[in-house]
Amino acid sequence: MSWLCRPRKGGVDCRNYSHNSSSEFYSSLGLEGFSVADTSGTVEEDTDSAILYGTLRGSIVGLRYYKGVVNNNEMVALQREPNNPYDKNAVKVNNVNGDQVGHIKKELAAALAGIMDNKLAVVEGVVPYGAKNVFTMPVQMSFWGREENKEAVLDQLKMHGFKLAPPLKECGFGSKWISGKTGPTYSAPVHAAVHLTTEQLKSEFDKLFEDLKEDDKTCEMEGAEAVGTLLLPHQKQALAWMVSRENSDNLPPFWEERNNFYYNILTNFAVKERPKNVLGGILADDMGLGKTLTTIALILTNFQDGKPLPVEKITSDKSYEVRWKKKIVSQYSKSSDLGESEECLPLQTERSSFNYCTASIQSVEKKYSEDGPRTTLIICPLSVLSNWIDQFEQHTSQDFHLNIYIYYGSDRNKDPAILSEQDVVLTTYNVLATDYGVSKYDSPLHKIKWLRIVLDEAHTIRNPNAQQTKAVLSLEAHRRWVLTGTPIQNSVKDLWSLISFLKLKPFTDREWWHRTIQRPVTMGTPGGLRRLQSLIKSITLRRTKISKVKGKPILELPERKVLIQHVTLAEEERQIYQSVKKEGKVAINRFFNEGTVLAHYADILGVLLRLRQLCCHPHLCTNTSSSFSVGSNTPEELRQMLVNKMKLVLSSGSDEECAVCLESLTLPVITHCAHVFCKPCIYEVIRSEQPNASCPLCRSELRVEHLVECSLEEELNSSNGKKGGQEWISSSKINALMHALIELRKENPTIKCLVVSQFTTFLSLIENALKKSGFVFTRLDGSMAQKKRVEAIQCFQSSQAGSPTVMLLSLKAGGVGLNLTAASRVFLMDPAWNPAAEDQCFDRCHRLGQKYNVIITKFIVKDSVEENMLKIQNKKRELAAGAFATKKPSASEIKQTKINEIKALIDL
DNA sequence: ACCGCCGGGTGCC
DNA sequence: ACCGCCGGGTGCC
Repeated sequence: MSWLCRPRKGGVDCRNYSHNSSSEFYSSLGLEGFSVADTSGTVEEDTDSAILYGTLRGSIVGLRYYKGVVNNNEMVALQREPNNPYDKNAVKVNNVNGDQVGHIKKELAAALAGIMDNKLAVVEGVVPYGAKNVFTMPVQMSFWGREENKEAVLDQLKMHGFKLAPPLKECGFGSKWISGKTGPTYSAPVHAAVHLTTEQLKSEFDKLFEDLKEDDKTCEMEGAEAVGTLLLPHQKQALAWMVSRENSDNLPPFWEERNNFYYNILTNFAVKERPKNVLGGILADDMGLGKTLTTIALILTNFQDGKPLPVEKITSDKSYEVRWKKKIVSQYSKSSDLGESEECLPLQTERSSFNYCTASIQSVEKKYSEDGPRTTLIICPLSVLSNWIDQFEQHTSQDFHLNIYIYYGSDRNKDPAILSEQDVVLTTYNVLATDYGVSKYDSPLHKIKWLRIVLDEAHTIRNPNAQQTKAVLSLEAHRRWVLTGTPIQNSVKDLWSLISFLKLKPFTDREWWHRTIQRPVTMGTPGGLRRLQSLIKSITLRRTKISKVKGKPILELPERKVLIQHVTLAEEERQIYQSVKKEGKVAINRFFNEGTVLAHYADILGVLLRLRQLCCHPHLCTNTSSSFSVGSNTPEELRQMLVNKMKLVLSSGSDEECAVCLESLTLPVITHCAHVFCKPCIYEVIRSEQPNASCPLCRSELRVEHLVECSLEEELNSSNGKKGGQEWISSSKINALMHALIELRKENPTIKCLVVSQFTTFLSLIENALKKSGFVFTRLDGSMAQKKRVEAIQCFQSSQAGSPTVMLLSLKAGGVGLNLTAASRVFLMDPAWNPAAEDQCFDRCHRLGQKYNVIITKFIVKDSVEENMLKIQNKKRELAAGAFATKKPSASEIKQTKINEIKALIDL
């Protein structure tokens, strides 16, 4: 219990980011002490665009009253202490470990207080010398902030009689002092940050994972007896690496031993006790290489001192019983994949029978009573929960029994004593966050010290302010693993949560992460990327599908070819297309001339959607609930119009991102100015900009009471917009598809195909054509119940004669785990906005288990919006390749990108 | 703190 | 002397 009550260092700690107004906001509620960690995501994240204003020498006083010590050249943190009873301007000075060293002298503190409270600048300190002083010591301060705040900061300092020295070359990162024998020397970063070109960054990034196969990462290790599956060579390597990391007593990265002290060469912090290495790391293999299997092998193989997990060996008379139980587990799993809300839970009976099982298994005589913790906690998104259960079932030998508890569902057992008796507890990020949200102190998963925690698809916690992230970061464990196929999605920033989870000192504290890694990288400081590289390298194992083991490709995947098949519209189709295009172009031109493009963003997406639909089939384009009228009607009409616009944006398949968090929309809401954001994101913007918040995209007034959300019924109603008895006709695209399918059938009637579209109504139209030509087909889309999905997949994957040869697939159906290797042909009926979504879809058949070369055919209508979409896709690919280490785009940059996209799409 | 600063004691040479 | 100077007490914010 004790670790829960203690204020936590290294959790989400925003000391230097705390905001005056927000602390007042919370203290008015009597909540001070809880507030600071909850500061908005918008203000503090701007630290990426900070420039160095200058430096100032000051002094730290009161050293004799505190135990925190520093070394010469060590970085220190300056932290406001507004509740200090002697001086409301007080500024504390802490060392890297978070121990207080002293205070900033009061005259200087008086000047700093306003600057820090109003977040005009971030003030960072380094103690250049005098670290052994008894009463006072000097501190060299650097002032960082956004260009527009520079004057205000200089004025503020001047008022108190201080003046910044020009940013000396060497003190850009306070790194003059860390050069010493070990650290790299930085030269002239400061004002004119050397921004690397995209290509340079990209190649640097590629190097990040080079040489990873060297070191000790090529040793192989066999799994324990209880691992029922033979591991592939690269999986044995991963197992060996993971086991060695769990049992290692090496120093963590950037620490060195020097005469009985341990030095951190980035911050110059020293401690007497040997810092513990991360007993874990990041397994960042590409998907399909078997991260799940390897992790299961790890759990079974490395319990304590390199000994296997003492699992129960099953005697033959028991094995029937257990097999039967395993069956129930898998049944449970297959119905649990719908959504995270409690309503979508699997059937009560199935769950309770499973829980009953676990209980009965626990009553079986216990062979082992270990002192330390024995349980591994696995946290994953709901969509892969069932995959874990399946894989445990598949890969644990039939002769052994693992106690696995699925901590999910409203009747989950919250007794920590029961949970900590399991071998494995499986749960989801949302369940964890929900428990934690109800009460940090009653959350059962937070009461247990785990043997090991595994975060699957760990990039789901890349937002440090998300409740899920906070919940994950405050779990206790000996060993910590992060599984992800995408270690760095958008920027270095995304790494922080992961590094912090791994408890890598001193990076658990965002300030140190930012000063030592993030800023040097984003500013392009020479050596910055190398530093990040050596950090990543020391804790990460990453192989891609094309990596090699002993000169051989890791996975011998068949070839994958993408062909573009141009389609010419028939005359009548072309006419409709042209007239809709003309009409849309006139409207969009008007928006451009009026400068109201963004205000009509949803309308424009609507035009583009209609054009894309017309490329597929004229019948798709009947949802012409044109919302061009902007007449201010009754509030209810206005609301309905906004709901319609939002539905348009959401259904347009444009994969809209929230401009605040840059991720796909969760709980979308629409503003009066018709821009769609995540509800929590926009609430945060409104709160942090109070009293006068404005839309991040267009700066118009923003008020909570003006936000409109789409109720669940409305969403449902819109999705089953079934076509009434319209008479079936074909289309040019369908003809092209059918031609290809029939040719293929002649060639080889057993080849299976995926026919993919973003428009489920289009899939329905294609059904007609398939029926007419006598194809046996099945279908998988997002609206299907879990049971039906499983049926469809099993049916399609079957190699039996008469099994379907075609699967109609909606582009985003199914999670990453979806396995459709029976297909070796893909027909992509319409291009997606986001090329990554297409690739993901292709990977569902082009993956481990695929026996044939995969040929993908993209149908693209000539002289249409589809051709332009291909261009945008290419641009996005380039962008994604170079996205690493670039800073978060501002709202105005997003705006510009969107405008450019629109221009490119409608060829203006 | 081998400082600065404060405030009481003190007062030609 | 409503000063200077001395020397003891004292010391973060």
